[in-house]
Amino acid sequence: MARPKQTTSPNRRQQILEQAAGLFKTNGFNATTMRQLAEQTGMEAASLYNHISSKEELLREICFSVANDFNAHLLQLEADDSCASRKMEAIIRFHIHMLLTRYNDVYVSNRDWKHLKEPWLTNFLNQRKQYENRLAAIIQHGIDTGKFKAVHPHVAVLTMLSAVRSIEYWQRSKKAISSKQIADDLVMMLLKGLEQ
Amino acid sequence: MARPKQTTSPNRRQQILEQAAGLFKTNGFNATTMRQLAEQTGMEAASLYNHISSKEELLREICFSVANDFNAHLLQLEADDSCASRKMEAIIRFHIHMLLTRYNDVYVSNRDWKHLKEPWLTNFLNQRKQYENRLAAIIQHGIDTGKFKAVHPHVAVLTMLSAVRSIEYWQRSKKAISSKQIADDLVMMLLKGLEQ
DNA sequence: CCTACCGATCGGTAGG
DNA sequence: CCTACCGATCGGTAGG
Repeated sequence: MARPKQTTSPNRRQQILEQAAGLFKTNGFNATTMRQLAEQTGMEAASLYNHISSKEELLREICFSVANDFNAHLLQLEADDSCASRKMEAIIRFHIHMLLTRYNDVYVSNRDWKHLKEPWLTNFLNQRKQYENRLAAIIQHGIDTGKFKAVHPHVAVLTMLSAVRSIEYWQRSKKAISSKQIADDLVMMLLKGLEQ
Repeated sequence: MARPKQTTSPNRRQQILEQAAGLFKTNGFNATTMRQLAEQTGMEAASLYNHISSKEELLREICFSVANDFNAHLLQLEADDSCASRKMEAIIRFHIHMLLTRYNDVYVSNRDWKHLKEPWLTNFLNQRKQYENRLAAIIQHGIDTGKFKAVHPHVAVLTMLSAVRSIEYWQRSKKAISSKQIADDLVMMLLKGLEQ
């Protein structure tokens, strides 16, 4: 009767986190139950609490892990001295890259952050607002240097961030379009427009 | 002791529907309880069932009401003989108009349709796919007539539909930007691109 | 990691 | 439209 180990393994915790992201993505945070998560990870619901302290903690780790990656990338890009156009392109491509490589996490972070508890909810929203402001600054710089049209920078930021999320809808339909072509089309549309 | 009427008033039903849309938008479908809805409409939870048959029915009416409006507009536009550019502009502007005039309904329909029950879930998804295909056909026509760049039409459709949803983020922050300028900026960015 | 269990809350019904 | 209530289910805990 070989019994599983009782030690709290970081591996096991990681597995739980990944399964949770998948369930949250498919069913939403509220509609996902700890019993579903337990079943997927092959243990009883009560046993999950040996690895985590609450359901919300799972959501929290997903959201802040994603936020950290975006912040780190932007910080690195800001140090760069390329022009506003190249910076915006790099940002668009990084968002697409994140969506493609960490689909569940990004999807959940985008939709379910509302269920974070305080003080994390406020912290998360502040980080997002900061991120948007820094993107707006890049666009403003592009306008000042004559690279971009004189649109309102915040409108441009939110349009880009929203447009990039269209990738979320591609992931599910496995059409025969390479992710590279999708990314190229997106960058072109956003920077050059749809019209010829 | 004047007692409220017991007749099932269509007005009362409409009020419930509107309050429900507001709660669904703010808290999400699952996180909204019938007791919250009852409190907002000034009655007991049990009394709501004199006007509606289930919580999901409320969601259903919201989602299909929005879908009907979009379908009706597209049908009307397809009969028009304007060029692909003008059609796409009209579609973008109509989406913005819907977001501005029926914010709660559109927001909920966009995010919570997953909680529809069968057979309505399948019906809703089929309608949406149809809608996207018809938009893609317009874009394909624009490409064929040399109006549009040779992007993949479905990529363009999903990009537009996503980009237009950025309005969702504007509604909440009452910045001093007129909705007309936001709409103009959005149309320009999507058709002409951000770059000068 | 499991068994046993709990308090809270949910959508909805019965009956008036 | 209300009072009273129910079966189901939830996140989480106690104790081993």
